[in-house]
Formats: sequence, structure tokens, C-alpha cells
Amino acid sequence: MSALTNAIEILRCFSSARPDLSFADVMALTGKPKSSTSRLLRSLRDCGLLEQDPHTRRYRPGLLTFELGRLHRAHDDLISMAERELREVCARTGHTGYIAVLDGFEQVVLRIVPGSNPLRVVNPPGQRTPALATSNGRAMLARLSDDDIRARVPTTYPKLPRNSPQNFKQLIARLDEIRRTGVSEAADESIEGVGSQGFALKSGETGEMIGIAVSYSVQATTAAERANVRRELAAMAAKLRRLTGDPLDQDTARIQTGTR
Amino acid sequence: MSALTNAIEILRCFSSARPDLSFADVMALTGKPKSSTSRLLRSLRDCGLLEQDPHTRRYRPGLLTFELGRLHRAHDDLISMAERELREVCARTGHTGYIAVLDGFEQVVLRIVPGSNPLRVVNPPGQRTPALATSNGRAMLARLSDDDIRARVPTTYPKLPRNSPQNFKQLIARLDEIRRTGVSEAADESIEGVGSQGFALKSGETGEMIGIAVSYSVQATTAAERANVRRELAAMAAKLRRLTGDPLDQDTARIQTGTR
DNA sequence: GACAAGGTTCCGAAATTTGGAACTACCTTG
DNA sequence: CAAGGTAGTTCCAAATTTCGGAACCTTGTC
Repeated sequence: MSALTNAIEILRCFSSARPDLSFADVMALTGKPKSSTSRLLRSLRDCGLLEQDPHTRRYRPGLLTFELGRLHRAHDDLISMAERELREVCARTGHTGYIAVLDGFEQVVLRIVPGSNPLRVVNPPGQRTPALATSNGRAMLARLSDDDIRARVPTTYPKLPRNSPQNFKQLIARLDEIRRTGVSEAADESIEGVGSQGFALKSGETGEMIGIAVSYSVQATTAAERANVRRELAAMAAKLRRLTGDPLDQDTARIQTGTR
Repeated sequence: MSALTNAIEILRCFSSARPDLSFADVMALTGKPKSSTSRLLRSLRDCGLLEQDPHTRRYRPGLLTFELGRLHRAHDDLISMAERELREVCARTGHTGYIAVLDGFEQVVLRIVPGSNPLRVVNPPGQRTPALATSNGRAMLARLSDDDIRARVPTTYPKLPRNSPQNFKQLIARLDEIRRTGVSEAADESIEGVGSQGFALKSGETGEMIGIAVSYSVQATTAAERANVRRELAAMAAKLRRLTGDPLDQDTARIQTGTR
């Protein structure tokens, strides 16, 4: 196992649930011996990937990660174009917008557009969630082949909220529905009382894919209002697909004929 | 040289001026042979620290750096406290506020509070600038001992804008002035026509130090307006120093008696 | 089809990493 | 104040990685 692999293993221990870790935490999470952990933490701290609180001696991501993080897709055309459109939709509807990317079977929030409605933002940028339990996450999965999806989902199907697909078969059924109707919807899944609608956008040029969603309180919205969101999203999707040359049709054909 | 050192060397090649790099760029910047560069880039990509554009094949910071970057000092009390105060000052004065940290002889912008005045934001978070050429950068340096400063400034004194200190002696004179008057000001340095005033804040508890500045257009502000900014900053500094237990007096005494 | 740019793979020598154990430092508790 | 615990550091020889030159592949171009 290379030094880099070990370093990454430590870095991956940090998350919004665990933004800082003690020496013992890292040892427990990685299962590595004390001496190795000690050396590696020191290296990571010295190079700026981690910082150490001089008082509590706990470790947290360092200045270098902050700098690099700011650079991540800073000039990404697909994302900035989508964000611009999403801003307008959010301004009109008052709801909160999300842009996320797929990573394995999880998604990571890249951008958030706060709405005017008072719904607390629970998924800040950088947040990692199972893609199976969100509208835009499933919309992205729906554009992959079933084989590809199978390879992403862990062998032991994860425990998900009540309204999310509870096993692989349910998941595929749900994705088929998205492929058929072109609409991906979620309600009361990751967060109780919160619903969302989303779609996936793929650049014809670079092939990169993002998931776009609008999120709202289920209690505080009427069926008519949700239908309005659906229309807004459909219009936005159509416009963005045209602008980015999204190969949606080819993808759908590829999946339906079972071509890899 | 460890694998981690090499990895960091590559990561440090990225900056806002160079947000993505080709294989050849990395080779040229690090001076490493092709085979080593190839292996290392692949590792960095596989572990998520870098991404590769499938079309142009250029590398850029990856999803993992984005996630970790969002975690960096997310729960830092000193910064969030300072940001809260800065927001109020910026709302009252209409100018743009900055919070930065010192790293060697450079500073990195952590937070920015846009003002209501139409002054384009040129230093987004993550931006790295010589601390010698900014008001809050010099304010931070002024709290270090002259020996410490000497160790940070490169042996060949860097080429700085016209109004910045042009050599080590000028720098020390300027820092002494900050130590005496408690005021750090800059005008027409990093950016033509832009002035700023700043101060350094140090937590008595953790010892961490940040630089806080308010920035404005020199042409568009009167001397009276700048005096108002000075008063606002002085009040803010006093309040924050009280709240954080800033050991300013001890630091000053330590520097003046030449104690390490 | 030759050429160049960009990149990968191979291999033995050289350097680094590994992890157990011994050691240090600093609290806390009886 | 001794004993015990936590948090780490340092040491060392064995095991594993990395290193870089050279040969090799791939893709686009003239």
C-alpha cells in the first residue's frame, strides 16, 4: 500500500459529520498502528493537507485543501450555465436549487441556490449523500446502463430512508420509470418533509454529467405548485440540453438495446 | 523524497492563475521525468485528488479536494465571529471586507464580504497574495518578531508593486509604524486605485491569527470616509480582541524587548 | 506512412515505509 | 506521590515502493 493511498485513507475519514479528528480517531478509523498513524499525520500536517488545532491537538483539513477546493471546476462551463438557469427558476418559484455530481453510488453537492422560501439549507456544498435517495441522484443513475449501476451499488444494498428504493429491483424499477417519463421525483427521503424534483444533464462535448434539482417542503406546497415546478424544470432541461448538446436520445437508445 | 512530497509538489502547481494543467505542464513545472509524472498523476486522479477532463485530457483539482476544502475551518469560531462583525461593518460602510490567514510570507483569502459599492471583487477566497503588499497581511506580519519575519521573506526580496515596501528595511519600518499606531493601511498596491485598511486578530485560546481588512476605491472615497472606516475597524478590533482574548499587549512587549 | 506529441510499461537499483517495541510527556485518580 | 492511562514519538531491520531511463504504445497531423 503506497504512502499516497494511506494519506487518502486518512483524508477520507473527514466529512461534514466528522470535520475534525483526534489521533485516536484516525487510528480507530484506519486501523493502522500508532507509529504509522503518527508519521503520516505529521507528513500531512507539514505539507498543508491537514492542520492541527494547537489547543485540542485535533486534526482538520488544511489550508492547501481549501485553496485547491476553490479551484475545483471553477471554470466549468456546464456547471455555470446550469447554475445561471437554476437561479432564474429558483427566483421564480422561491424554492432551493441544487447541482450535484455522481461519485460511485453517492452524489456530492457542488452548488446550491437558496430560495426565498424559509426552508433551512441542510445540504451545503461538499455534502455527500447516497444518490439512490435523491431525485437528481436517481436521474443521473437512470442514464447509466443497468450493469454500470450494479457495479456502483455496494454488494450489500445500503439501508435507505423509507420512501427510497429498498433493494436493487425496486431501484431499477424506479430508474425505468424515470427513463420512461423523463421525470425524477423524491419525497420524504433523506430529510423528512422535504421533496424534490430533478433531472440529469450531460455535456455532449465533454461527456460530464451533473444532476440538477429543486427542493421544497412537502407540507408547504400544493400539488399545483409542484406541477409548476415540474413545468419549470422541463423547460430548463430542454433549454440546457439544447445548449450543451446533451446526447440524451443516444443514451436512452443504448440502454434500451442493452449496448455497452 | 516521499511519494506524498511528490504528490504535494504536483498539487501546489495548481493556482487560480493555472486552474488546470496538462501532463506536459506538470512535467515542466515539477521537472520530474515522464514515467514518474505519469504514475503520480494517475494515482492522484484515481484517488480523487485530481480530475482529468476526458476531452482535453488536462488535469484539475478533484472532487475530494472540493469536499475537504468545504470542511476547512467550517466550524472555526474565530473566523465565524470575525465574519459576523465584518458583515455589519461592510453593511454600514458599503465597502468590501476580507478575512485572510498568513502562510509563509503570503496570505490566503478565506472569506469575503461583498460591499454594496460597485467595486469588482478581485480576490476571491483561495486567492494567494504576498502579505507584504496588503494592509491585513502587513498587520499580521507586524505581530511576529523581526527574526521570524526575516525567516519568512525569501532571501531575494520579491518584486512588489510601487507603493509596497521595496526591501527588507522598508518593510520593517512599515511594520514598526503599524506596531506604534495600531493602524495598517494600503493604497494602490496589489491593485491600482484600490486602498484598504486592516488589522490582525489573534485568539488567546488557540493562538491562531487572521487578518481582517476593508477595501475600497481610492478615487471614490473621501478622506472623511476613510477616517470613518478607520473608526469602524478600530471599534471592531476592540470588540473582537475582547471576545477572543487577543494577547496583543504581550505580543507587542515580546517584540519590543526582543524576546523570542 | 512517417513523424511528433503525449503518455504508459518495464525493470533492477535505491530509497522509503512498515510495525512492534521501547520510550517520553502529560494528565488523572486513588 | 505513585500508579495508570492517554497520546504520541523514536528506533530499527525487514519488506515494500519508488525511481528514472529506455523501449513501447496511441493518436492526430502532414
